[in-house]
Amino acid sequence: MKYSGQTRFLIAVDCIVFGFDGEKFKVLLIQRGFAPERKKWSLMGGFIQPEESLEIAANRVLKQLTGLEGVYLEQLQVFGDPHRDPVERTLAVAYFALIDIQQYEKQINHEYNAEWFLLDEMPQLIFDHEQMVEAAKKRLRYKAALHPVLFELLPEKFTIPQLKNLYEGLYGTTFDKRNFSRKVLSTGLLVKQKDKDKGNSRKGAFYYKLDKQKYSENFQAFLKFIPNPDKFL
Amino acid sequence: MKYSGQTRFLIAVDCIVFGFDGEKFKVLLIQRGFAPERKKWSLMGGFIQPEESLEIAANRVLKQLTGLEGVYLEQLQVFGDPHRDPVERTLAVAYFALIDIQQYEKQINHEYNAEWFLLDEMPQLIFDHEQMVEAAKKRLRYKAALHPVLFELLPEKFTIPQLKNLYEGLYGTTFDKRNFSRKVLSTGLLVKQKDKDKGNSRKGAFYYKLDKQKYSENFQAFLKFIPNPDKFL
DNA sequence: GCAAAAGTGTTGGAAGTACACCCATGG
DNA sequence: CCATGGGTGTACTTCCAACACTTTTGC
Repeated sequence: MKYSGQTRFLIAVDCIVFGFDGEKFKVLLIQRGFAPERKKWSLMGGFIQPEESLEIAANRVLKQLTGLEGVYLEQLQVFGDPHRDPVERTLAVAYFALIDIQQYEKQINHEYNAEWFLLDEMPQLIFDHEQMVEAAKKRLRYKAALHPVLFELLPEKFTIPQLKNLYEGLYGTTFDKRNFSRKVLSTGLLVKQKDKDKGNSRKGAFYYKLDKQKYSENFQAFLKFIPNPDKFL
Repeated sequence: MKYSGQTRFLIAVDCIVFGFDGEKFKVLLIQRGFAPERKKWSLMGGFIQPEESLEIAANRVLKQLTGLEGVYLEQLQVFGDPHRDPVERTLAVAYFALIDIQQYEKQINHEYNAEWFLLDEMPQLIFDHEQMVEAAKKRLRYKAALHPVLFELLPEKFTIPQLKNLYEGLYGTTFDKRNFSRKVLSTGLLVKQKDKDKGNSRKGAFYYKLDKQKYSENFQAFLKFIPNPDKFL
């Protein structure tokens, strides 16, 4: 039995994949291999299959692009403008992902011509993909102001100055290192390690690891990492 | 030209319509007029049409149900489980709406057997509609803890005790009236009127109106209406 | 004159911000 | 020994939460 007299549509899943290189935010893009817009840059996407849920489709697409599984993935919104894809009406469910750019480098699937772009130096994208990136950026800024989600972008061991860089990159500003450090440590989410990262200074900065337990317990909590979050949204 | 070899799907828009009767939260439901699940209660929904964007579809559905236009409407999320509709795979884009229940009463479209239910006394709903209501409730709690969105549920003139009731209803708790009143007045969003509502007390409570200008300017701002929001999410 | 809800003020504690100095190290 | 980034402590202010009494008026 079917519903009669109704139109059916293609559904795509498109993923905005964010990374952080220690300095700046990046987005992973691919060069589209098929018409239309062949050779233009695009988000990673794919059509959903008959027996596939959205989450599964998004994870599949992400795995194809990055080789990674179990990364942070969140539904952003649906883009449904009737003419967003000139070929045929397609609704796109946008997801955004946060991945550790270093792990990615080991696992990359070379079948795709994927490339990292600095978030503020992106090429033109196909269709409404730039809008999607814009929306994802906004959502991430919002979310990160309240929840410790940015840890998803860091490697297992990281330093406080790195973490500070990350937040500063996202909000395009600088934070006071004393207050910043006090604030993140006061969450109790970080476990100090014995070794240091000597890459960026003579003295070296202590590594920290995330307390995974507390992280998942406190993920929903409002943490106010950012002073005056209003300014940035 | 079309994309070949891909499956197409039905897309529905489903609306969770919230109202507040002065005491409790309510949801607007309809009795489904066609099979399957005829006579069971359901959210208001409809299939999207070939040339219709999602926002337009959601507004159309909402207008059919309530007769109202220009009400607060926000995309919630997509529900895409392959078997959520037993008849045929259908993806549902859920929207939630906040309406002034009093205005609604004047404009109701009687073509539909729509009925208000107390949020915590809902009948069984079809498909995954209960999940949708659950998600909408959660989203609303989250949003209202930070942004002045609940005013959308009130009539043009309202009193502070009413507003307090509204927040208490949503979070299932009570707030200190002195702190509550100070907090909402300090936003500068309210304009005191000369007349009082004598319905609930001998003394009467002053009416307030929303300063629409400031409301739209400050909508994105973090207002922290709720003490310890963590507890409620 | 009393019951019932509305309205208002103060105070102590916590959290947040601004700000300046010492530390460790490699060259 | 000095330049560079890492790390820490304090005083001030602001915000928040807790709490109790007075006001109005219909009966």
